[in-house]
Amino acid sequence: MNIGDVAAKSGLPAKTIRYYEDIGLIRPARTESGYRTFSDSDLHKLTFLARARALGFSIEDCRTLLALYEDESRASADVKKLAEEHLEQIDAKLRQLQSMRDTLSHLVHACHGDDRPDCPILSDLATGAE
Amino acid sequence: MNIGDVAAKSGLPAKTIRYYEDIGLIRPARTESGYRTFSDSDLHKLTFLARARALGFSIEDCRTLLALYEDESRASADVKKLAEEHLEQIDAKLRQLQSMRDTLSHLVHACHGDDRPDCPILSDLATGAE
DNA sequence: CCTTGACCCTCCAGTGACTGGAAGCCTTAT
DNA sequence: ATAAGGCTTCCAGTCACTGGAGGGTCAAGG
Repeated sequence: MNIGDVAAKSGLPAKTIRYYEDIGLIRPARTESGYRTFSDSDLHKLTFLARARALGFSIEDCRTLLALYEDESRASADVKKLAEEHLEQIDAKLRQLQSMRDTLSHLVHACHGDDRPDCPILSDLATGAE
Repeated sequence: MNIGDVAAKSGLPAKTIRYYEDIGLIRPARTESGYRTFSDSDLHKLTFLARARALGFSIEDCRTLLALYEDESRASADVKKLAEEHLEQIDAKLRQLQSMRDTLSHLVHACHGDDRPDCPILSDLATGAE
């Protein structure tokens, strides 16, 4: 398969697939003329990567996950540990976003939003008052 | 005030303050020897920026907010509109994160996490099955 | 007056994970 | 034979900083 085919099948842009090769996540073969040639195994890895990225794993996490995926004798505890750490990061981010949302939502509701200049959003940003 | 003083007072790193000057958010004066000199008004703007950034507004949003802040004849509706758009972005991000969290949490619970290689997390990443 | 140490300056490079675009080969169909 | 579309590499840009090198400035103590 050429890069366009695996791009369509994995859902990843061709540019991203080239980038993944650059940073050593995959190693597709090449034709004599230099075209990349992807095996089924390459496609599997790309699909794996697309899913892991969609779950928010970093590229370095993905590298580790891919290595564990390829290691027939891995311990599932290793994978679980990585996933749990990532879950904690997601939870932290969720808490932070939620707190931002609460503050902003409060400000938006306090602002009458007409053509007068008086605006609680700006005065809060300026003074830090609640 | 020198940059260290406003850094301490605004909570922003000096590097970040220099960067904000670079991109034209603030225009501190200079001494003859080249040191930046910050007025109270500069400090207010930096504090404003720090708060807006903490609420997740992008730099370009901050530029607009700062312009509105300085415009005595602004309409509060303009500010509210920007804040509402940003709130929607936050909500979208929250939904996406929550969905990631749900999937990952499900996978983590399904994995026994021992020293055997069998791992639902990896097999889900590989196949996309629920 | 000199030194020391804390502070300040600019400039360059790197982060993460791509994305866009230019310039030019390769393949396939007409 | 040619045209279209796909492929290649390489360079630059994104966002919002951050780190570090190499050097100037300032205030205090000896």
